[in-house]
Amino acid sequence: MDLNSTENSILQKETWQGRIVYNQSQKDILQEWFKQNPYPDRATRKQWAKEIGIPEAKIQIWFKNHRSKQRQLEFGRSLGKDETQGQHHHQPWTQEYLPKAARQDWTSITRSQSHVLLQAFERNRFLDITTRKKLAKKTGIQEPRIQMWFQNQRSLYPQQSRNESVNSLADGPNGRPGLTAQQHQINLSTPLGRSHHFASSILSAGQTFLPAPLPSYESSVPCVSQEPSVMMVQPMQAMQRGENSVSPQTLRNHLPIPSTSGGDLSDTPTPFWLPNQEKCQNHEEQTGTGVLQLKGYCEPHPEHQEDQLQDLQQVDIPYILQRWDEVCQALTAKWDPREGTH
DNA sequence: GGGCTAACCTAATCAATAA
DNA sequence: TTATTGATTAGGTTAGCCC
Repeated sequence: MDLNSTENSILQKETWQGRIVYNQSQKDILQEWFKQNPYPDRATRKQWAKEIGIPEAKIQIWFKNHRSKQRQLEFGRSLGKDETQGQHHHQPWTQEYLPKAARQDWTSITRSQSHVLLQAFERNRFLDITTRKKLAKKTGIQEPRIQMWFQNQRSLYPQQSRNESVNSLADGPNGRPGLTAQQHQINLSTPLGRSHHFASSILSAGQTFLPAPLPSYESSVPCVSQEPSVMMVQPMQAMQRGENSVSPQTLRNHLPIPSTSGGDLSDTPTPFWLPNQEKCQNHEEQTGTGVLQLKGYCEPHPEHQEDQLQDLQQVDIPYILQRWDEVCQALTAKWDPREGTH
């Protein structure tokens, strides 16, 4: 475990969801089911969830915990047995990964959903229950999937060295750090777990990033802001604040653009998120939700600060993305790849 | 206070999908 | 074919509930 126990303790307090106490009949049923099949597939879990009124994800957790418990019991029993037999009692609870059919349906997270999640992740690598619920509602993704996404993201981007900030791209001059991708790469001092492909796959030779400011508490996206529960700073993040480095996932938000060799985009209203070409072409994505009027979207103004502190619930990311598409198209139309200028 | 256990974490890995 | 990323697991920890 990466965190020391104190940090972890505080962390879990902040992310702890209210504990459910299952009643005896529910426990009895679960135990009975466990006897029949300690590794229920998704369809089975779903069906059982319906039958006893416990969310499928909770059933999954219960089974996981119960397998652990059974292993411990078996281990205790095996220790108590005659050791001269020299046989290790095989755990009936171990299983290789589930076959394809048993796995959860593949959840395709769209670009706009991913953006919402990434924003939340940039602010806080650990979900509290309130934020999780809000994100679920906002994105239409189930809570357990969101939790999974955050777990995978943390795994994908292991905690930067404790001197590094997850939210630091906007820390540069004028909130626009000028590091190139190569410089970013050098700054990535922590071995990248799942992201070991990152540097070679994302960066291609001869390309230079033109980083755009990311959403942060201070800048860029007036309406995308932080609600109090999300503002809670995790211990690790508190340590990280104020450092000038960049997280890998931050880089994911940036489009590699051929170097403009002196071309200055500084007077262009730089978007908070540079989409790729596909994004520019794909306008229909995820616009099913009602559109929110973005008051003062381009005009940060004192009297709008209240609006700027709207919580995630009220932010219409698809709308923002749609607006961005327009900006992107305009930029694309103006940009001449041969000259690298507008 | 201690045991039990739901809920959370990381790490390793598999597998679906996109490029 | 390879890279990316969502899903599942084990192993471990934390903290709420109950006796």
